[in-house]
Amino acid sequence: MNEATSVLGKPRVQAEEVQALQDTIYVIGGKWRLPIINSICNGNKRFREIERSIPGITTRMLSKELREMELNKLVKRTVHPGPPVLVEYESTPYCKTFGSIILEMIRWGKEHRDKLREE
Amino acid sequence: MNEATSVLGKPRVQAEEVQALQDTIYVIGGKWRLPIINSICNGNKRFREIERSIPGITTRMLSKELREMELNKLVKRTVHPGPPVLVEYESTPYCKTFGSIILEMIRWGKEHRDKLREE
DNA sequence: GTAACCAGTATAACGAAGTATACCAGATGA
DNA sequence: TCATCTGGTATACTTCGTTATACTGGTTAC
Repeated sequence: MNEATSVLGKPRVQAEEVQALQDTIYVIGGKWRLPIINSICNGNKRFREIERSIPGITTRMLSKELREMELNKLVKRTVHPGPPVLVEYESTPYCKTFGSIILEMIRWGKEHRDKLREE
Repeated sequence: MNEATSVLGKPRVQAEEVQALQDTIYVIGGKWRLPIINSICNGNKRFREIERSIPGITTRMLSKELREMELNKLVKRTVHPGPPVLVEYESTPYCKTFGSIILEMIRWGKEHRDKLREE
């Protein structure tokens, strides 16, 4: 990296962008965050419903992730006192900001699978 | 999930989409994959150059990831016999298919940072 | 009455991901 | 000559994400 490119601004932009990328990865990192967000944004509200909608997830992981996501205002948890007691999870506006990332990833995953089938 | 919704096709689509999402997460999962892809797609070619462009990464992790990514045809590694010996990493067309995901994530990270600054 | 659903918690353990630190041989520059 | 660059490897260690399994107390359906 020499002065010329630095003056042109590229390295600064590059540094900013890699930081933005790493921030995002930090927030949605892990195996389960995005599938959970996706599930809730798709209208799944109940614990077992969300659990069933995500192949491979365990009760423990879902519980742990939902707890963190509630703390971070990614989901809203409401208890409807019964009986029977019902618990509802809802997506917040903040949660919905991940929409386009999720859509891109779904798109990539589908195309990837299509290509594997072609071969 | 009852028969009515099943007939309407939603659950099948949902199942397909969550699978696509999980596939994608599997491929680009981890802390370093996307930053490395991004760096190489930005034109960084040399090992140390890539290393310096990604804050926090260690030599070991970069080495390990690049090795895997070469096996998976995500990058092309070329050795120019010297002296001095030079090694170049290049992005493959496959690697570039992650472009839109990365762009969305950079966009999200920037907006996120803007909002934090506002508060 | 017993089986299955709800919304989880408890405990233990595994293993991959990641970190820290040092080191290598060869080339380059002051 | 000594430091610094190159492209990594080696070793040891830690963390924590994830899995597995079991269990709870209350509710509803057959």
